[in-house]
Amino acid sequence: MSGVLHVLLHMAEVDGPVTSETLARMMQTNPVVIRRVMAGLKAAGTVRSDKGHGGGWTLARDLASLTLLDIYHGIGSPPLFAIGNRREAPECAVEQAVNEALDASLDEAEALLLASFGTVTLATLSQNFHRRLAERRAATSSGDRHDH
Amino acid sequence: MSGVLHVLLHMAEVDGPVTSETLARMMQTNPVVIRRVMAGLKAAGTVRSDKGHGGGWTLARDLASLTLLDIYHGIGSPPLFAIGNRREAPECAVEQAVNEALDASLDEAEALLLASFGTVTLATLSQNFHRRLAERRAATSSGDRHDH
DNA sequence: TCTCATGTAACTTTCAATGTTACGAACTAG
DNA sequence: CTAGTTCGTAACATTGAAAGTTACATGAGA
Ligand code: FES
Ligand code: FES
Repeated sequence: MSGVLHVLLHMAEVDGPVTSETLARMMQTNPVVIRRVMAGLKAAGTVRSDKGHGGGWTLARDLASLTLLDIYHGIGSPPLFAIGNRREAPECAVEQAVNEALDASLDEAEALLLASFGTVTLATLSQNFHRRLAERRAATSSGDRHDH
Repeated sequence: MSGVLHVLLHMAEVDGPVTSETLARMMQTNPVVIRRVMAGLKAAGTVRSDKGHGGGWTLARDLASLTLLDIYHGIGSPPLFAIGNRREAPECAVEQAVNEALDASLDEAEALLLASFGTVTLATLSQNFHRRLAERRAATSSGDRHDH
């Protein structure tokens, strides 16, 4: 999640397509890992990929129309919580009671979290990024690009 | 978390102390694993342990006075979310913007979740367990003990 | 004193996430 | 058409954290 958002913000800073190779260097990882995680976003229509010369990854939608919730679903809606239930279909009454109680709390928290995700757009993230950049530039009076 | 609650409910069903060995068999795991996880609860005053003959683990507090929040803190307040931030102290402005946005949502959800945990007592869990047991007994008309 | 049980360190096993290699398919420049 | 580039994906390798295991010391009863 965190990594994907980072990648998307990078893509937003460049006008042309960006290759998996370039993105991988930025994220200090492997091009295949980039492709793997982008696959879901491509299927969701969030990004576009082109092969051959001048190819690479492009944002297919406007930053303002993309929420964290879109991204979360785009990467396959992975489990949100680290403390899940031990067994999926327990016959045991103890397990059932424990699961029922935990699920009640977890489901409530999950609903709030996803709703919260739905209110945050990538445009907001990008604005925050540029604000930080401006503040940093003002503070250090150095060049006009960030270091990496 | 789920496993610890299961253990505690088992202890609530027995009057005397229960050994790590017995609990481990119930949970299909190793006695040392039981002791490891109980260590925090003991330090928190939730359970008591006695060595030697007739020793083992005992609940030190009333079920009604124990909430899921107590248990959560007792086991060391582990990370709740599976989708955390990649780096703790990022110098990079992109990471900072991403972390800020995610943390805002996650902190909100975490607060709700912990508050929710605070409202659920182990007594409630135990009651739910016995209710399920009664329902099951009524449905099957079999003996008066659950199977495992 | 002998047995039982916890406390804990050290080691091993397991398993999922991540990283890597390899190669095929699609695309473009020339 | 050919060569170079890039994605798509399967297969394999590496890594790291969680769980399991072994071993032994400590404390408490019988
Ligand atoms: S396994 Fe513990 S009561 Fe069912
Ligand atoms: S590492 Fe991507 S902008 Fe800093």
